[in-house]
Amino acid sequence: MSEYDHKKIEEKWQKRWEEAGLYRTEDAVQGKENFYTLVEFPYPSGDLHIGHWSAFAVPDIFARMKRMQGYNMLYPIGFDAFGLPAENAAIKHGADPAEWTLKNIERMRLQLKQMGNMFDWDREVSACDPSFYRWTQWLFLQLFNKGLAYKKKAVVNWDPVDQTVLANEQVLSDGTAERSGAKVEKKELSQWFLKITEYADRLIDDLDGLAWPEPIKDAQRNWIGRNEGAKIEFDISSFDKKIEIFTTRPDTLYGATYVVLAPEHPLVTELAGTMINHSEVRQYVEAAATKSDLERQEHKEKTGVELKGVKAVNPGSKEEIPIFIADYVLSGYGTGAIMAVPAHDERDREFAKKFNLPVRTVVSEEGTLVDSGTFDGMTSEDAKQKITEHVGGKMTTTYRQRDWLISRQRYWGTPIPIVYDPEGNAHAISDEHLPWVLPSDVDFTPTGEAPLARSKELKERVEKLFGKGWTPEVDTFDTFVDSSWYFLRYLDPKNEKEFASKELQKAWMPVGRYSGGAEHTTMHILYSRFFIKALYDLGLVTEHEPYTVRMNRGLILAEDGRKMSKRWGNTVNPDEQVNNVGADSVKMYLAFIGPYNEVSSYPWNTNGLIGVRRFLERVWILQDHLSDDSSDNTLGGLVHRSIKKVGDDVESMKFNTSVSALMILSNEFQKLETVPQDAYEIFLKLLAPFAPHMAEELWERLGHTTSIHLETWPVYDPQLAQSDTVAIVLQINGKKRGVLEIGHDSSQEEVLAAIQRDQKLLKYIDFKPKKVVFVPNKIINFIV
RNA sequence: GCCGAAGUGGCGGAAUUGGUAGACGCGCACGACUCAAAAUCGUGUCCUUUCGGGGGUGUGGGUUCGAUUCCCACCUUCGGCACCA
Repeated sequence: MSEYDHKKIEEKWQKRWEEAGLYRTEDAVQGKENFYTLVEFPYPSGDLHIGHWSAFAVPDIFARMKRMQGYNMLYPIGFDAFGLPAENAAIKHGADPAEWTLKNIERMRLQLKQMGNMFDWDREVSACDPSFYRWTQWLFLQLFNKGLAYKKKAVVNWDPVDQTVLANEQVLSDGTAERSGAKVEKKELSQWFLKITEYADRLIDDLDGLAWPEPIKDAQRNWIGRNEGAKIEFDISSFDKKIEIFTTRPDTLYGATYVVLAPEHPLVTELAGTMINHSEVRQYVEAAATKSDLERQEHKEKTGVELKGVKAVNPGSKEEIPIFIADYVLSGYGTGAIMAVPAHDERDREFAKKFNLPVRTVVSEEGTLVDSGTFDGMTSEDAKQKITEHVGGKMTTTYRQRDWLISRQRYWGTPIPIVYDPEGNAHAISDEHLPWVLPSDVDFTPTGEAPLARSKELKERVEKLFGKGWTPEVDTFDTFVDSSWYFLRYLDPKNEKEFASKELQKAWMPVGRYSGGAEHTTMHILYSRFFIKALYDLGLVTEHEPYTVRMNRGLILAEDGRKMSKRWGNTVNPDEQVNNVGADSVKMYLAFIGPYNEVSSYPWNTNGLIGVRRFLERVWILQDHLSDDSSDNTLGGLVHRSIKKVGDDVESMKFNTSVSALMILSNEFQKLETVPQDAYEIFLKLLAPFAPHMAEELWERLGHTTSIHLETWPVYDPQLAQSDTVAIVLQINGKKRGVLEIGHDSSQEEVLAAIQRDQKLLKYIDFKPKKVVFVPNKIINFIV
């Protein structure tokens, strides 16, 4: 017997598999159903870290088992190669982003191959490759042509560290940037948006039909933030304009004792001539404009200014009420104006108190209306609709979510395929000019101004193609645009005529299982759902939802329980671990560390890794203790129970308990004098997805000449999976008193008879029970 | 404040159409092998005990013959949203 030399074995099989094209995936295989398992493609920002192993090596277990179960499995990989992390790293190392990225991809590809996953490398895609980004550009233009992409001047989030705008989704609730950690500022800029808000309802409603974990769906619902309410118009006395407000409580209309506009509300300027404290108002508006959202929230005291000399009319009570501007009302939500009901809204109450405004209670404690004209006595719920109708308002829905800001003032991204005529009108760049290539004659140091503006080549290219005075769009796409469709390119990576043929989309989509990081729930996952819906409406894709099942995985922490970080010096280097114990051990340990499909965090434990390595060594040694005898009785139904347990748990991605089941079976093998070869072969097949190299090596040593990964997954016999005997618990008043081994499905009489025969158990029932609770195969409980 | 998830040994975790709590692994202890150590193998390992038992799954109640599992209230931690009208 030789030693378990993981290096030799893993190198050998990775080479052989590649030569044999073992993991090349055909688009169709006779008699097999296609199944698409997806993992998020990585940023090529440097070395592989242990998180990559958890993200890619562990779901490979699922893909491999499904393959053995007879599915034609697609498990592809690529690189999310555009974007800030790569660019920032390149700048830090004084390198060109393109060179830097390509070098990293090369390095990471080698590291990824050491995992021994069943990736089909022929399908590798890279977002920074012109053959990929021409389709990112093309798809964007389809949206542009349908009016789903637009450029607009708006107050946007500005990241002063990364020197670019950010989407709302990329700003954390504490007002810092998700990536750089910088305090986000506000800036008014002209930017490109995608109309994700137009899809808000469908993005929420279609969640109901998805078999995803509920918490992920809830997070998306929260983010979109649908809110039912009413829009109601308030007249302005002696001015021919109305103030439209949004409220979720139209039933409290009679309690509205003032109106508040956001400082940015257009009426503020229009009313300038009418109000008498014009300069005071302007001062407030200007002050508000410089404040970030975070700063607005920081001061606890409400501030505001009354527009003196103008009044609004409450359409319910017809009373004249004052108009204020205050920064506690946000311009981007609802209509940017509210009716203030201090009696029934905490914020309004606070404001009213400070400005000494009247408080009028209009809903009694029982929930019926008071002091509300003809509506008195009506329930609050009924009144919502009735009052809205009465004053000519309309019931409406608003959303927290804003349109998706996709342009960035950075270099390393897909160029936005737009040019401007001399009048400044945006035009799509026609297909013949795609890919619209990223220029290379650019100093890409971030300055806040888009680096492409400095490209002479780009400027000349545009003038040459479109005429004098024409200018290029100089912003690039955020990398989330690339990742909104990358999974479609895997299906047809070499197609030069289409981003992915309909035929292949039909063959593979939707993705059957998508596993990734929880941080993408309200970013990538939401964006890509929108993208696919929009493309579906354009007739370009075959599905209106991209993922049948999405699962978020947990986080691997450092051994000290903190996040792994170079700063703490607590990182675990996967290369080192693979060198020490092998890829199979690292993969299997990460599978064993905890339930994969739960968003939790698991501290790395090198001793735990060694434990898994020990397990594999014991499996290795078993090869010298085989016998030709088949169906050894001592194993009973354990082999069949193991097939069931491992299969069920891998299916639901509970890899930790499936590893445990393999360990139990192997432990039983070890207790035997010799292990029956047929049982051992079944065990190797169960092990194959978890430790593909070792299982393959042992399989070959048994004399097989074809790959174990082409074997079919063992099928268990439900009869044999049951053990011959069951343990029945003997309870007195619900307290455990003993255990009785007895045949399957024994009747109560048989169990009682068995107790009579057992001296130890008999002593517990030397009385006449009031009642006997008998649950077949489980318990017998005597009530005294 | 709203929405959601979770609290189980020294540690990661297992067990839920209610039926032996702590599988599997780590750690620890003891033993075998060894001059010795490491490795390996074996045994033990929730607490407590007068060895009959008694207690125990965040806390307090409840339902039940029986609750980690179901119900009520509370505490703690984590995640999403948040001056969103």
